[in-house]
Amino acid sequence: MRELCLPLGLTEEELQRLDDLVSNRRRLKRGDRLYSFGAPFDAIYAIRSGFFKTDVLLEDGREQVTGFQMAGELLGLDGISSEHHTCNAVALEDSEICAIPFSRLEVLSREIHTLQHHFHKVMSREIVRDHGVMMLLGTMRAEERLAAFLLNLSQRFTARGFSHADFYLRMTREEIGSYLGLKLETVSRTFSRFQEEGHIAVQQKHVRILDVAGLKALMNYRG
Amino acid sequence: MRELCLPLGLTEEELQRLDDLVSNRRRLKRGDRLYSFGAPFDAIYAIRSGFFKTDVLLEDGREQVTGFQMAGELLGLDGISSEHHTCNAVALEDSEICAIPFSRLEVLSREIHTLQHHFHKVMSREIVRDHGVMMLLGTMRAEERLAAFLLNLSQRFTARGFSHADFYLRMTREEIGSYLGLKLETVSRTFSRFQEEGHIAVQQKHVRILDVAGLKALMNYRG
DNA sequence: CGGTTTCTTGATTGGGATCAATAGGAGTGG
DNA sequence: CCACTCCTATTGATCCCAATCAAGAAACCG
Repeated sequence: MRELCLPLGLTEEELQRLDDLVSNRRRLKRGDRLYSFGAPFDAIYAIRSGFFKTDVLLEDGREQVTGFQMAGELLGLDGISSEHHTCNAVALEDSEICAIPFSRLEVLSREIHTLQHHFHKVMSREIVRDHGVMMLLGTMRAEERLAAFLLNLSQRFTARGFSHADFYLRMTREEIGSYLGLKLETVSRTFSRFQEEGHIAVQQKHVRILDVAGLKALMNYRG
Repeated sequence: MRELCLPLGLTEEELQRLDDLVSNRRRLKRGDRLYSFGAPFDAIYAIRSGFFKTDVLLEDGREQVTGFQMAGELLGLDGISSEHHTCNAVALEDSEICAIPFSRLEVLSREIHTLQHHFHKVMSREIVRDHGVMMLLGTMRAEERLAAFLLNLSQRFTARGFSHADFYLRMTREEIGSYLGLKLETVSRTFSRFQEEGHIAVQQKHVRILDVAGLKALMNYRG
């Protein structure tokens, strides 16, 4: 966890102060909301374990999933700008988080330079990630989107010590579709096509990646 | 400019130090790049005047415009995460910017709390904006996308003291299309349709908004 | 001016949406 | 443990919006 979400090179005393900062834990069950659109913002959240989605709703009910987050990642950065959350964060499995009071984080990051810089990097990384999603939504075809999605998940599971090639999806086809700008039927069909072509083996939420190179090849060429 | 991009409630001395921070100016001509993908990051940029686009390129040449920026807005936040820029920033008209050395910004924001908080808000606002673009790309139809685009531009021009209803586009149909996930022909056709329906008057890059309510109504209903 | 870029409009195509039906699992309570 | 229900996933048939292909027209610029 530390390697993923904390800056390196801190003194013992600094680590202690950070530990105090993130001492406020909370458990959530599948389906629970960590926060909702419009709720007052006062903390960001580090995921200790579990899996989340964030989404935005249009007045007419359309949903856009803006991201899936797993252990070691942060939630709630959207709330800083207006002091209110601008999306919903929902646990997709039983999860545990640390609440990090934002005002205390700002105080501490004035005193620990590496923490300040690390936090800036995390926010910037989120912006870069969002640009990647825009690219995906704006220019890619259904196959490319789903391939990119699977490879991204695979890479993040790997970074957490799980298998890169064998995992369970925590989200439904509809949620994947919402994230990728596709309908659930298209997601399902594309999974089936990938399976027919030997790129993956998929049974409901269980996915095995059989041909990483093949998925990567799907991503950059039209046809 | 100050109202748009600086925190309020600073002392004279603090304002002076900020002025020093942003003293490094630079002029760009239409078509010039402020920075390119892969370039080392060492500063963020405040736009004093002019108009920019940022974009990301795929290996096969596909372009995704990730945003259009105007006076008072910041460029370069993407570069913090990896110390290298992850997109291109191109002037769409002759422009002037201030370079803000990032390490100096971090130093100063440790000392001026309101600057620190303001900077965090600006980064967060960028994340929220990106979520809006995802919603647009993931769930909206062509008409809705273009209506949202025009209303957003209108609102930002208004905030800068320009007419909300009469302005010149700085970008081509192709760039609008790239931003909105549409082809240039679709952008052109949709402009024409809006004109036929009396929502706008458009002649090349000159746009007049005739019916704000009509455009807003287009955004939330299917059909 | 002449050349080039940008924009508009028409005809046709195609990828993903929609509509529809069924099957598979998971969770619940008896 | 099984029966029931509900949610989720798969697959087929058809439709439609935006992409593509194509041809001019308009505007910009050196």
